[in-house]
Amino acid sequence: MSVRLGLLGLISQKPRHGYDLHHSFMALVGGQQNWEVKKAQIYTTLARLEKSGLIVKDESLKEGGPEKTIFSITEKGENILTKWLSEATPTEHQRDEFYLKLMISLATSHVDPYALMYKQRDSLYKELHRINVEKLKMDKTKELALHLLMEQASMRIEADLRWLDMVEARLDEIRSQPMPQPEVKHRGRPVQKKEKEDNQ
Amino acid sequence: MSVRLGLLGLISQKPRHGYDLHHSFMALVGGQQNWEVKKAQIYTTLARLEKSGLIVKDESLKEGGPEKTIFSITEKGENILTKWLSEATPTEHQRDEFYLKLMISLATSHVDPYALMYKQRDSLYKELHRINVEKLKMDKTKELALHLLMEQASMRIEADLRWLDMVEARLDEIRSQPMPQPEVKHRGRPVQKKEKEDNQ
DNA sequence: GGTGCCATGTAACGCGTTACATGATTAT
DNA sequence: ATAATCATGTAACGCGTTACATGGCACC
Repeated sequence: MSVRLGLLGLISQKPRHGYDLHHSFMALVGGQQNWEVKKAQIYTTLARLEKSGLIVKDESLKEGGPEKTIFSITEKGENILTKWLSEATPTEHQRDEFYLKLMISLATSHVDPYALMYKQRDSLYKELHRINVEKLKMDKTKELALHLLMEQASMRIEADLRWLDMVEARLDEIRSQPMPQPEVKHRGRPVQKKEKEDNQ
Repeated sequence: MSVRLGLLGLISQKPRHGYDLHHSFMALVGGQQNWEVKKAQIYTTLARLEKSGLIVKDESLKEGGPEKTIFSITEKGENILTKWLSEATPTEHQRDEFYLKLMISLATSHVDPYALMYKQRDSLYKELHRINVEKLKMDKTKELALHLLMEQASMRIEADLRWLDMVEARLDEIRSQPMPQPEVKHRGRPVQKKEKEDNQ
């Protein structure tokens, strides 16, 4: 989800090495609880950024201490970064795995769709609670940004919960429906009726 | 986002071939407007499902017509599918690219964070409008499921819009703050002070 | 003869994950 | 000593995308 550009942004702030970037990124997005990024991803992403010419190894900044590989942003990198920053961020509010699961459960009767919904609601409430506890633990004066991130998560989860209520209210209606047929519409040929020589 | 399991579900309903799956999946998730799936993905995913032993080629179902490769679900596939269906779907409400962009814009001053927010709000409103127009075009009696999916999208976008208002209201406060420092905390060593031989 | 749908793929790449692997420095 | 932290990677794989490539059949 564009860790790539995030790292590029941090490097544009000042030249950095992988370990630093890992810490800084985690600080920015709230680490474990919110948005985890593995160290391996940092290094693979750095390699890819370098390959694309958006960053370069900066030997000049070497210090006596432990081995570091410090990267600086390039002209090209600055351009890409500025472009990213000045564009609206596309949302993916319509790709929902739960919806898919629900549809498949309705179509195949492997599991009870109601059970599915209850489980989902339960899980959303737990997540909401976890976030609220986390928010209370935070120092609001020092972590305003992270607080906002969690506020967003809460609001989204609440929206999903309201939606679930709506879905439940309409489930009976949906089930008595012919259903948005998971069925191919053979328009031209009526499902291969062996138009060549049939049986004579 | 687990097209993989979705396809497996459709195959479990009845043996199917790639082209069929493409149509059926699109019908389920609302194609272009909502959740696009490329044909190439169908075929690569089928290959991977087969490799994992969740589906098998079903030669017995061949018909005279055009070349088809029909797949059936295996025992193992049924197990995986049932497991997926009976688990709650994890959400990713905390991984937000816009938040990241905003943080980077605040940290680097490449672009004005307010401009960023206005652009984002604008884009969200446009998306909301697009969805509402789409909803009006739909036959609600026949596409109840898709209608629900779009309802969900609306609700999520509205949540994001409310959040944006909140962020804007707090932006000044955030800016006057020391900021959740995208800065490494060198705990042990105080940033490589060249403890060896300095300059004598 | 052309358009459009039916039907199937492959190669290469981007992003992310898991698991593996190594070694230096610092604080106790 | 030894645990924690600092520091860097690689190999392999999963999922998804882009671009490329092919060919049959039906309808007009």
